[in-house]
Amino acid sequence: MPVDVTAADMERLDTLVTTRRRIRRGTPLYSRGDRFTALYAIRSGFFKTRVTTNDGREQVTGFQMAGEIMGLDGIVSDLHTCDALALEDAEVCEMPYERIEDLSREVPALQTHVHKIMSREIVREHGVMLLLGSMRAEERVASFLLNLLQRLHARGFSEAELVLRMTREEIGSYLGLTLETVSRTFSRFAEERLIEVRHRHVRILDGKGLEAIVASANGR
Amino acid sequence: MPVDVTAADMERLDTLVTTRRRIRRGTPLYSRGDRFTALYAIRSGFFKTRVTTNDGREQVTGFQMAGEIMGLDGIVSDLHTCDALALEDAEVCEMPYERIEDLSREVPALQTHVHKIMSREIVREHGVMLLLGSMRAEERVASFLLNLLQRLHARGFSEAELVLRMTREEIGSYLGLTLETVSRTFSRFAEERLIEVRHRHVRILDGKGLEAIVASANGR
DNA sequence: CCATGTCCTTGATCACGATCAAGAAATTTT
DNA sequence: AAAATTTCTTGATCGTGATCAAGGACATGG
Repeated sequence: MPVDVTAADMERLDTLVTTRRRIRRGTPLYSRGDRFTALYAIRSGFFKTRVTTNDGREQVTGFQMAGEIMGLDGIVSDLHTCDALALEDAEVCEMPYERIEDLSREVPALQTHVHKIMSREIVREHGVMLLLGSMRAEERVASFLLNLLQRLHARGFSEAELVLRMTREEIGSYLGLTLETVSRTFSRFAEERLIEVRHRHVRILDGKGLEAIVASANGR
Repeated sequence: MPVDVTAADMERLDTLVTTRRRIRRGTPLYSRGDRFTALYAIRSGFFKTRVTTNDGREQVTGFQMAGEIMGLDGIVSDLHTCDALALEDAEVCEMPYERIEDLSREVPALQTHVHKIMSREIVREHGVMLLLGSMRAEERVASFLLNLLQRLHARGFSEAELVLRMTREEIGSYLGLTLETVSRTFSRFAEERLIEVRHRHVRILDGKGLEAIVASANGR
């Protein structure tokens, strides 16, 4: 949260979170069509968000972990436009949107913070568009692993090891690939001694090598 | 702009726009790395935004027309992370970001408005991710045409005719396709009497037909 | 008006990743 | 602990869209 806030501000910010909610693995935090009332900060656990269409298409739009904010999609129309599903048992802080708006007016640091969170999400999605629009399968998978790694590292986890919380199919949906291609790409990386894969446990043997794959720029 | 504002508020909102800028075709409104200072409302003209990487990759992230807001990508880091280029001579209203923040605190309707604009952009990008991640070439092109058409129609233009302001290559970059595939898809649609294409002039003969292609859900 | 350069179209071929298929390994349920 | 289900891996084949290539249509400027 913001840094340049007074003690009085801090006291106010404490009133932002009204409820903590526990979300069981496999269940939704919110779903498309739900009335939008609050933003959610993840305390623990791991989520995916996805958009779905009436004709059955589905696209995973992101994976979220502790400290990240969910629900921004609902602001524009007062309805959620995507689903947020817990990939493991999770806990979130519910922050009523009305209260966020009210407090933002009184605490400029919060106002700026909220704007930055939304802007960050827009920039993140630009990155995903770049990935989906111009990278080949190997580059997408390497990019995905490095991104997860970097975010986990920022949270104090190992830089060289991670446990995937999602299936190959969910990774594939996110990356615009089939689950088979994701699996094969993992296997190829393992053959090349870039990583070790055992189911959902991934160990990074050659991070530089993965970065080199992303930067290869053999894109279309 | 918002509706539930008093006359006094309106007066304040008038001070939001400090400058009007004319942008020549082919020149940038802002570029990656530029210091972020303002948001821009398009008065007239047509823009593309794109992200670029050091290794030469490029991805068009959107096409913007009159009434739409540009620059949101810069809020998070005080630097712009993408380029905005005029595809035809254009005019924009410059709205200093500081002033937006100040006024938002005093005029709740503006605060809500700004949040909705950012949320709308996030939702729009979800749609693009769905397109890039799960649609085949025909579906992408049909979806692109229908989206442009709908936005132009909302601005009082014909529902059945449009002039493309961008090249096949720019369309391709946006849709994650090569320019050849875009061209061939246009030709195929023309053969099937869904559209007529003469260079950048497109006439819609069968809008329902295009919608049927998008809804076909033969996605991967 | 012609020359130059950009943009677009169309054809031929190729390759990447999808699809279909089957079996193995985990995980969950009973 | 065994059974059932889900998830993952690997192989074989296919198809869409990329790539390479060449010619034609416009637009722009001298």
